[in-house]
Amino acid sequence: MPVNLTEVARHAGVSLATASRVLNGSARSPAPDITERVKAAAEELGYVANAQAQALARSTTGLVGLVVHDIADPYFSAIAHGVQEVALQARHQVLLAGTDLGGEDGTPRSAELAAVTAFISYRTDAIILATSRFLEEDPVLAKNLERYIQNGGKVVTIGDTSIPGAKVLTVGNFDGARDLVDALVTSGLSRFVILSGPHERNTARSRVEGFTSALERRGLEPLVVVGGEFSSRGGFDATLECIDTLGIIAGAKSAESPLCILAANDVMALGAITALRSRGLQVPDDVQVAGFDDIPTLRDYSPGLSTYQLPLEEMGRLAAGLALAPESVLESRVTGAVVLRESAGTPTLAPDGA
Amino acid sequence: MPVNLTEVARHAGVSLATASRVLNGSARSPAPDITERVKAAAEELGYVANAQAQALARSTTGLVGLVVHDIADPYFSAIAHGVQEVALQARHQVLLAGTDLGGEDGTPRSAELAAVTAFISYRTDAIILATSRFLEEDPVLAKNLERYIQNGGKVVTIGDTSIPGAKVLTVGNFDGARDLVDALVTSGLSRFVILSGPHERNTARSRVEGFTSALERRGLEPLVVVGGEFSSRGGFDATLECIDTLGIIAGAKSAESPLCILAANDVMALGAITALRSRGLQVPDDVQVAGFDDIPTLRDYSPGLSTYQLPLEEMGRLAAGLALAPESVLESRVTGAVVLRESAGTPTLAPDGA
DNA sequence: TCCAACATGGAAAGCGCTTTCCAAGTTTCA
DNA sequence: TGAAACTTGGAAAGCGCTTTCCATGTTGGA
Repeated sequence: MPVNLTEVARHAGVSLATASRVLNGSARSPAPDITERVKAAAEELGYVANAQAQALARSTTGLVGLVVHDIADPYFSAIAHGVQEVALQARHQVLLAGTDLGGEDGTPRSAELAAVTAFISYRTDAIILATSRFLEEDPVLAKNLERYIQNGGKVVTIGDTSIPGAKVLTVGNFDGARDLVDALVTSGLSRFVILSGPHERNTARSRVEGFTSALERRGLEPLVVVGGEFSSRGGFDATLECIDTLGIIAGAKSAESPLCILAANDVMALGAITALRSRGLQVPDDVQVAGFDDIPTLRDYSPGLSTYQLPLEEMGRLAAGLALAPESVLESRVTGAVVLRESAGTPTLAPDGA
Repeated sequence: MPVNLTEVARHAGVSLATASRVLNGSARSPAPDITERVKAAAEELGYVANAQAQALARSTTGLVGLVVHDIADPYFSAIAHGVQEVALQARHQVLLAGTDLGGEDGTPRSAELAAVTAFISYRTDAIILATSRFLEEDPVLAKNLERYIQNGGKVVTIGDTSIPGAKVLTVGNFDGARDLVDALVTSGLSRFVILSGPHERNTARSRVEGFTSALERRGLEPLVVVGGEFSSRGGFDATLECIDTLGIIAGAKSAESPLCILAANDVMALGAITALRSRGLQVPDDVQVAGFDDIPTLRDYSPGLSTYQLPLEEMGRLAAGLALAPESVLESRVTGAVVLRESAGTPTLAPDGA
């Protein structure tokens, strides 16, 4: 129904080939007067090239697929923002899929497979996986991706997951978690609990390993480790479970150093603080809390959340950069920095502080 | 490079037509044994249909374009989440574009045009505009969209903007703002300032009009109205400007009812609170603050923000529903509800309250 | 002045599908 | 038993582009 190149060509009194050369970047460029005529015709008819047809003819689509877990989660939306930025510069469009909504059987796992399959079907030039599940556990997904790569597609995973032939944006989850705990211990904390998040997500796993590793080195170990979703609700529930297990109640002054909750990400940490509040516990006076990511949301949050700061947008940019870069570039790496705020580990606010 | 239908057909010893009928839903379905053979061949060769080619042949792409301002903004990411959900159900993929990154000349306006043009080029079955700018101001955009609609594309705008032939998800911004102010005045507040957000965004404009309209009816008017970006930073800066203009300082007890800042959206409201905090002002004791949207982020925010609650995800779902529904369905409407929390208008916490 | 060397527009062959016709084979029923 | 009415698989014509290859027309040099 829309105007096509043939009509434009006829309207301009030139051949299809010429019209194509004028309108859609080619090595050869027709004479000035012809160029002018064709452009005028296109403008007049309101011609907009059919990207599908171009994709078919050029065998490249200008599409990049991004699969996240939950676009409404600040972690993922920040990354998505970064991806968009680079995609825009590279004149690519981004196809977005979320896995939290579930696929055929309602699981994120099936959703991820469905998303990847769809992207492959649309022949996206690259696929960025920000979901960070263990791909080894999903042979079907892995096989599809491998074939996709063999056929010239590019795959970038964010996090430590690796699949053969895929590029990877390595994130210092383990080291960051370790650094964070080191800083907290140094500030005088010694009693920790861990909200470990979902076990199947390797970012969560790496962070938890970092936490425990750092504790071990100091001869400490977490009082409790509880799982839960990577969400505010997950953090909330896990925290209630935690403080009930430990029998923590408001007003009970103890001689020990305050308890510190290590959450596998900021969103959980915020849920944790809400949970503490609901029980009348003060942060950081009664219980301290630390997160991971430094999501943009924290800018307006009080008390300031101690966390490990990751350059989320930059991660999106880097991932997209890898996705659109030549074959040869295979890896990028990001690290972050410990940021101590009021919620945990800042000596000035610790009970026994100045 | 990937396996195509021809190869599958040959491998199965059938014609191209038959293979197509077996693999990609057709009215006619070949005999069971043939069906089996073709499926086996496809499976063995790892065939994945080329969606671009299908789109060309079927003249429908299974794509829906979503243009937001900033995907990292909780307002937009919540909407995007809702859109995704419905798109998934309808077996559509979503193409995402953000306008905050700017287009050719760096403005959101050019970015919006670029995004829409790209979507038209990819022949998305529908375009959802969540950006809510005044389209009347952009004749080029409007013309493109009209043509797109004429060619069978569907356009949905969220907010009050309307373009000929487009469907619209009407949001009760004006009424909501009015209700919110009514509730606040009823609770005893009478001194208001407005953070109006960006003037070119009609959601902002409608809300501000709602605020002022409600005030007028009560014979009140805002002490100050300041603009600013629809962002935390925007709210922060606007608030500082505000309190400096009014000469508000911490510790100055006044006999008047407390000042209430009406922000055009929650994100600005949060920025406002941060600004107040930075000046040592307490919310709600010294200054009160109300927002608009009830973004999910607020769940963990303290003090609870008074706001007008909009069903953001549902809005995304409705918009996508309109986008994928038959021609005949032209409009949906959502309303929200005033939610008073600690930050403003809750009598129990007002200085002169119980 | 003539031919080689180049520039330039167009015809046509795909790219990977869908879908309309056709032709041939099967049923059905009078 | 024969014709009408279905089925069913396949050939081929697109869908809207890009790009190779040709056939011209020009230009330049000797």
